Amino acid sequence: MKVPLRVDEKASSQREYFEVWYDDDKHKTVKSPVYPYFYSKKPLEFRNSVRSETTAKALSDLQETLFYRHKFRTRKELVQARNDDTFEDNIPFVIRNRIDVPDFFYQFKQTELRFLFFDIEQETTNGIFPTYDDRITSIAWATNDRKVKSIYLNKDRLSDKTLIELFIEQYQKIKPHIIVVYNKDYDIPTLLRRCEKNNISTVKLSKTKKKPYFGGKEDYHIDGTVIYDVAQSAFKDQSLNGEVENRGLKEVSNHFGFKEKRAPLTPKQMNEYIGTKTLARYNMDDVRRLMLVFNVYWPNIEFNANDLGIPLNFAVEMNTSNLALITLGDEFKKQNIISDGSNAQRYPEIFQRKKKTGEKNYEGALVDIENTGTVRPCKKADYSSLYPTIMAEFNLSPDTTTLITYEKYRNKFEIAEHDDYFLYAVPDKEMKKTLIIKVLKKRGFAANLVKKNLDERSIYKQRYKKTGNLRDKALSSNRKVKANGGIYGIQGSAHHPFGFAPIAVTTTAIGREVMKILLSVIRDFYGNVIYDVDTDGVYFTCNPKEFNKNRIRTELAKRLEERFHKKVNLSIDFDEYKAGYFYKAKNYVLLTLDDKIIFHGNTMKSSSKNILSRELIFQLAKAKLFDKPTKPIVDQFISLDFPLKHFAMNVRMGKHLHQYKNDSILVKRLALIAKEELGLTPEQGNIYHYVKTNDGYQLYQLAKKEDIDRKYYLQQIDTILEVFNETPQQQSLEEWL
DNA sequence: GCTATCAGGCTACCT
DNA sequence: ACAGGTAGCCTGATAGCG
Repeated sequence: MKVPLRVDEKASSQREYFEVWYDDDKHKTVKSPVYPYFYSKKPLEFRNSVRSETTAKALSDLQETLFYRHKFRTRKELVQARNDDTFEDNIPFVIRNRIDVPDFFYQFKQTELRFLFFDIEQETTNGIFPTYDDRITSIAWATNDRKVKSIYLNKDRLSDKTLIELFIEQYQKIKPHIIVVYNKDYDIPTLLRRCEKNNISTVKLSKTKKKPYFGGKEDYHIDGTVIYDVAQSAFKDQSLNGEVENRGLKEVSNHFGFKEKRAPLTPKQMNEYIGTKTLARYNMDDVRRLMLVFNVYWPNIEFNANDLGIPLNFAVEMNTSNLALITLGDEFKKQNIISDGSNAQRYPEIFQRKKKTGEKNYEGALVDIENTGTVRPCKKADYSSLYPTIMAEFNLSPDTTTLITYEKYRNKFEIAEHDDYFLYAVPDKEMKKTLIIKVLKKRGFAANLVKKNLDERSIYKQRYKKTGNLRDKALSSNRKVKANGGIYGIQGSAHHPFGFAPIAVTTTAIGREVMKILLSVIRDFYGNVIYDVDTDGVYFTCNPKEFNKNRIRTELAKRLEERFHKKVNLSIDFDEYKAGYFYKAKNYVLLTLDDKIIFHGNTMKSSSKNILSRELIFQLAKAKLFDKPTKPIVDQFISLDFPLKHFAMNVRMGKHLHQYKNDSILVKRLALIAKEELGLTPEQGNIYHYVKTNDGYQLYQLAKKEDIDRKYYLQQIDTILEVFNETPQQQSLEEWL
């Protein structure tokens, strides 16, 4: 590595420091190269602050402007001082230092990286999912040599204390820099809480005297160690969309070619096999799967850390906002631009107007379903990197794009070309206005930056296809991420200092137009064959003999050029499926060429559904796609002859308890029952399993099979039958009952 | 007093 | 705190009906 393992912000009352972890477990506290600061246009006075003057272009109008720079001793003092007249006052301090002193973190190198890949298995005593009261039954791990080891609980041993102690002994020998897990929200807290329950000090896992702790911006902190959750990378990976049935370790590792020697265990088997080699082997296989998926994503993270000059812990936790601060921050510095307010402040007509509930700041993508039902074969055409490419191709950049005025809404995107600029009339149904946007022909810096990243990306992508070199793959992914989230992504953000709303509004509007053009080509070639349309892609069907990708591409390019008065470098890719079943917008099922069924949308795959519904959906979808009869399935399900577990639905507590607007919200009621009856503290992120009984809703743990509201569940089955266009059963059934 | 309908609040999902 | 767009479930208010 060219950068440190991790950097943590530390402050005294007098100034800011960084605790930097680098080389072999060395850590030292260094002064931050820059002090916390923000800007203002007015000559403000603050306590504990030093003021200086500088001229720069203001982001709002690109005019040379006098700015006052206010320097503080600590972040805390800055936070206390900032107000509506201050700018660039919410940039994370490590990122601020990285933008201002790009080489700073390169001074501290973590040359060696010791990894600990690990996975734990737990007993499940409530039949649903293990809790912190359940024993750990097996721990498997590996280090840099990738040899997998395990410790598992003896059959006749009731406590997991010795097991955990043995593992921690190994841990202390390994002294890992990076802990690699799949779902850190499970493995890390489970290990820590089981330590606590067994009176084992968790300090043993730390590189200092400080105990690992929960909370803060990275959820779980262990001093001197970086936790890398491979699942987070898998969830972010858009290239898995439509390729895997879910983002669990099994599916994802199989997708990347894990060679399965043993069938995975069911939760029931995991309980039955406690104290056997079978469970330990299963556990070890999961570590092998983990390492395989790790190999796919880790190179990108290491690459990004080195490329951006940020500590590894920041690269692991990187979000769109911070990435944009770095990529655009470097460019703003070159251009001598200072942000004089967030999008919300610079464009109050867009962000601060009175909005009804559900009304958005501006109009987004084109989404539609034109036909429903089973379709065979099924094709998809989609634009690659649609929004960033539009930004690059249409030269959308803060220094070229100006919102001239608002006009009355008319549902028509119009273009007028002038000598050195284009004028676009951009309709927006959320604002109920048409925005007149002027875009200079002189190349803009942000558009160029996107273009540079997209161009490089396609070179590396081609090269990777040819050579299979993983460095090319990492480079390709790095440039895509930079273009997508790092530059385009934040343009519509209300609070990001570098967002530029006219770019976002124009980009989505052009996106809708180019999508309409693609739809027109398909319709003109093949007729009324369009099913689902979403943002940059369209599902359709056509006679295999008439399907001609190049003909579509050629016609599309021609129509794009006519419409926009210039060559537009937007390209489309194609995907092919054996069949599809389309229900509503964003809700459909696909059958891949290798007979995998892929579910899309809330109706089809919501994790909150009960096993009963999920299983019925799966079987009906299978029957539809393989053209098999559905009657036997229906007959089986309407008996409702299933264990209680199959009726349990679940809901996640998305907010803190006090944030709920009224007491009748189901998840809040369940959380309070769980607190009262089971002593479970209501916490954001908790998942509650519940069933519908004749008296209302009840926690699964407290419900009995005979209390089940049969009518409710029969209705649930009917709803699913209607989704698949099957005749509802309930009426006849009720008569029969 | 019952049922149907709708808006509001929430979660989950898609691009 | 990257965004907007769609769908479904539940509750409570209200309208319509007998």
